[in-house]
Amino acid sequence: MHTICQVYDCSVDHDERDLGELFARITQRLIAAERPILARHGLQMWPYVVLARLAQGSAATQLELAAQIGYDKTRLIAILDDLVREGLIERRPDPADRRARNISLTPAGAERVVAVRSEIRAMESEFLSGLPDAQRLELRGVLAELASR
Amino acid sequence: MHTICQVYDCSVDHDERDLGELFARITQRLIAAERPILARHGLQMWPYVVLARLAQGSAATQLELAAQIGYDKTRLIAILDDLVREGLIERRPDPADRRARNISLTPAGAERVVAVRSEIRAMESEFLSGLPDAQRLELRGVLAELASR
DNA sequence: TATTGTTATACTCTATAACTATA
DNA sequence: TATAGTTATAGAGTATAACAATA
Repeated sequence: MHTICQVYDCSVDHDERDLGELFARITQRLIAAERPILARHGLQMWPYVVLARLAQGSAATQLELAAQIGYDKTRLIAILDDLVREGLIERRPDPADRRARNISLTPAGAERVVAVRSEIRAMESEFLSGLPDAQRLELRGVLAELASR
Repeated sequence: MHTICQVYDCSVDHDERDLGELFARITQRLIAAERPILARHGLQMWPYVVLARLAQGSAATQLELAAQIGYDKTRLIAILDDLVREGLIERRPDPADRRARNISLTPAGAERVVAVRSEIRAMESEFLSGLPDAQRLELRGVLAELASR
């Protein structure tokens, strides 16, 4: 059995794992940890993403909402249908443009987000428990920077 | 238009984005950046993950390899078939257990990994270009910690 | 003519079960 | 009886194109 560096000259550190691999693995772990929390509140991942996004402010149109959360506009429709049926969001025709529909949280939807978020925050705190406080704060900053560009 | 914190008491900072969302977005961006690099070398994501893993040492069995990269053993088969056909890996019956097969990189496979990796490292360096060196190194450490637990 | 929301359809990815050959 | 590898199949998830209403 040979590692690649026993066979080839390794001027670059090939053993180091790809950044993408590290991020993918952590993402996978976080999603796995969120799933049971969401399930307890009767939500799946994408419906929650929609609610969480709307909690930052209503969406002018469905197209805009789809772009904001990085999801396909055609698949979004069924998710919005469900959320309307459960009374968590409202879908109203835009008075200015009758093709478009304004999406917003209902009070029940806002309550749901608050409840879920506080549990997710607790999970995240546990997730980062190995890191000292200063490093956690710095990590948040770095992540926000890398995610926004 | 109301944000959730204008309507409800916000003892927790609800505007802060979920850790999962941040990691997911960054992962998405990194994968998007890797895809054209892999394509230039005639590879897709999972075949590359297989090669990259094998570069750290041959796999005793296909089952073990599947577990290491977090992929389904039945879907792995077609990927290994392709990689064998392209001469990038070898699949030999284990002399000790004739049910099992040992998977290892060929010299051509090892070369491919080295070539792809150096381009991925360059992309990553560009990706992190906003961060000072000390913070980059710290980030690597934190990510390795969070990914391994 | 272009755009929003919608539906239908085809395609890919994923999960499960079952089969073979060995142990 | 259990395990490694394989195959087949059913289901979920995803992408694409086309349509009605409105701009």
